[in-house]
Amino acid sequence: MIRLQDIAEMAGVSRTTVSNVLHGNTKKVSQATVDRIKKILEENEYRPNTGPLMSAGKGSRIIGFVTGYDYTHGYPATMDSFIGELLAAVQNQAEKKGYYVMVIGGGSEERVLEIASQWNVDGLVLIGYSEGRYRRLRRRLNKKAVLVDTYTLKQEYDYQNVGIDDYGGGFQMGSYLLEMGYPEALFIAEETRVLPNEEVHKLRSDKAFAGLCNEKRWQGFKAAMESRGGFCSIRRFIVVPQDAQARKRRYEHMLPQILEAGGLGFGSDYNAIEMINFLHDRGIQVPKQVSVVGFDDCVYAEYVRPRLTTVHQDVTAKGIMAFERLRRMIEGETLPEMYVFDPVRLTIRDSVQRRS
Amino acid sequence: MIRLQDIAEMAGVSRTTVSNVLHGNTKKVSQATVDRIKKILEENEYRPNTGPLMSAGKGSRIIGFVTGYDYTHGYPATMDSFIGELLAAVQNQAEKKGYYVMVIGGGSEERVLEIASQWNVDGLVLIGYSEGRYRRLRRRLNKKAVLVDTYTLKQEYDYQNVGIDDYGGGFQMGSYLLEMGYPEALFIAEETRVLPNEEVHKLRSDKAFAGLCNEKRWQGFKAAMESRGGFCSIRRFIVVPQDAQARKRRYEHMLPQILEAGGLGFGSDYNAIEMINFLHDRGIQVPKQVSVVGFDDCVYAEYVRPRLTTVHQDVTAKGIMAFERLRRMIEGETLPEMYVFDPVRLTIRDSVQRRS
DNA sequence: CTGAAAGCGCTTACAG
DNA sequence: CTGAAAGCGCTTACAG
Repeated sequence: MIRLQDIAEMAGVSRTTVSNVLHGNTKKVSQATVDRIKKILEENEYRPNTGPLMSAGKGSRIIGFVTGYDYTHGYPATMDSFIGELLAAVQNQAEKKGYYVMVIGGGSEERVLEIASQWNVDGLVLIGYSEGRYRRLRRRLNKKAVLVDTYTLKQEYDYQNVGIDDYGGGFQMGSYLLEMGYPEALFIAEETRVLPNEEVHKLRSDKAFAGLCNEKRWQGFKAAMESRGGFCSIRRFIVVPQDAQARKRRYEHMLPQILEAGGLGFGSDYNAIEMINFLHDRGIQVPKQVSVVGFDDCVYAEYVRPRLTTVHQDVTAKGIMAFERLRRMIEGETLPEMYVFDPVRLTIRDSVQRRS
Repeated sequence: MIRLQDIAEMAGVSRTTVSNVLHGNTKKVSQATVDRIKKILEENEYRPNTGPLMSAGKGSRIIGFVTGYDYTHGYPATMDSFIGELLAAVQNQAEKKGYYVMVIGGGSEERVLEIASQWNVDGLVLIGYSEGRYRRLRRRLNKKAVLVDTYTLKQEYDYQNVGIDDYGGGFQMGSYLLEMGYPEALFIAEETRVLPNEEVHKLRSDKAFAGLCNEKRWQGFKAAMESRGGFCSIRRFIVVPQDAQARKRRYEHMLPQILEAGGLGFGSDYNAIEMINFLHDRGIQVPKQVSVVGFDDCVYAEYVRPRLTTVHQDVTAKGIMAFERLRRMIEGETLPEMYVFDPVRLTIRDSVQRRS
């Protein structure tokens, strides 16, 4: 490891001077010295250690990338293509702006606290945290943070969040199904496990809770369905269990209902694709007998047959947005809005067919 | 930020003493003091800053996770479920052992050098680096490293690598296709872009190069095909272009050949699934008319219809192995073997049918 | 134009 | 049993 000291000795100057040219405080140094030192710096590929900088009271330039869930659909969260793409976007952008990304398994709050303070991270990107969880973390850790896909029960956000237009997405989905001849289409979403002390419990004690995002998607869906008059009952919002086996049994059970509705909107591509396969395995044809619309436009939406019609979200854009907001906060800006969202648009492929 | 100093003042002792109880050097401290200090430590959720540790000549406990390719199949590399799962495994294991993971976009060698020295990382996990590229990096950076899926042209490895049994996987694939009645099956793999100065160029100047891993998979495939006598010509090793459009044209062009062979082995699930869809879109039935075997067993292999028969590799196991080897090196062990591999097994699903 | 010195928050060998 | 002091590799306000 080559030190500032070493460079100074080679150049026959003090550490101060080397440090000065390193940081471009070059007005107080003669051009000759600057050139000489720069050359030596280059030749030795000198790179300042970051440890001392942190000691010397500079920021760490580390961004913690925290995944709120360890597992999604039974796989490690980082394996999910959504998280992967988000991480890629954040990491890329961070690299451009001279920040570093440390991955933090967000399963345990303790761990987040530990890493965040030990490394004195400049800020946190928190993925898929619930509002309650964030507030709890917040109480114990005073760091800049931007959340991705956190939803609030209140009218207004009082923390930074990057999300998508869930309502709009649901609306587009609903409109399209309606237009294609499915005024009785169902909206299906997977149940979300909620921490015992989440406020969310109040919301729907009557029925399994599918998460705030799906709640909004459903609202949009419902509004679209009612846009030509008529009423879209809450009974058309189907919440299916988290366990894959149980979910399958549920699908089995509601098969007649599915066939009658003829059109299905989903809270995620994952479940939509699963349904396509479920139907396929029973000899039911999509989209001939049942039309299906997904949500997210994951990598595999184009890969399934029939190719999935789905509400597209731009994950990379979200990642960049999240990082940029965080960076600006770190660098001292005060951001006016608390909530920004990435627009959303229906991508039409082959999984919906006009009802004859 | 609460400092060691602060704790010391609260306890009315010196920093030394606090540091000592922090590190369990407790034999020289009275039990009473220990208890008192511990209590204060707890109450204030004190966590030592890591910056000074690095200064004080301790390791950083940072592991750099470097992806050799920025994009795979046209998507950001971290989005690839393989990379994602690997990262999850490494990160998880690192967390258990008290290490931290920093993500480094491996596109530029410069960047790797920069981060590795600035942060004084303890070691590097390098994913999908070519041998030449690794050696070049190695020349400029003296860090412990474990590679994942790097292949060598030499007989022996002289660097740490964690891989899979490509030959064995190819062999299992070939045996199965042979057994199911496809003695003329083809092996199809995607071309690999090779850096201009890779030695690999010597290997196959005659024909596009599909990567060393596929070379080994093909060798296994070929050996299996020849296991009952007969000869498996190199012409059955089909290297298809990297560009998706060009690849499609190629498939189009070789359709008669495909139908005649009736059985296809692939270098990756990605291409296998692509082929299934390609055939599906032309009304050709898999596995009735063409049988397909993939390689890797990615998340979506179970998701396609027909479900993909493929050679399974345990990515999580690989990640853990890679991290553990690195950790042992960091902690001073000398590892006897240079190469370890994760075994591999054929997972039979629905994409192959016995030839009638 | 250049450098000596103090400071960042930690550890550790050593003295009492 | 406890603490004063030197050291890690950097930055920066200040003196010359």
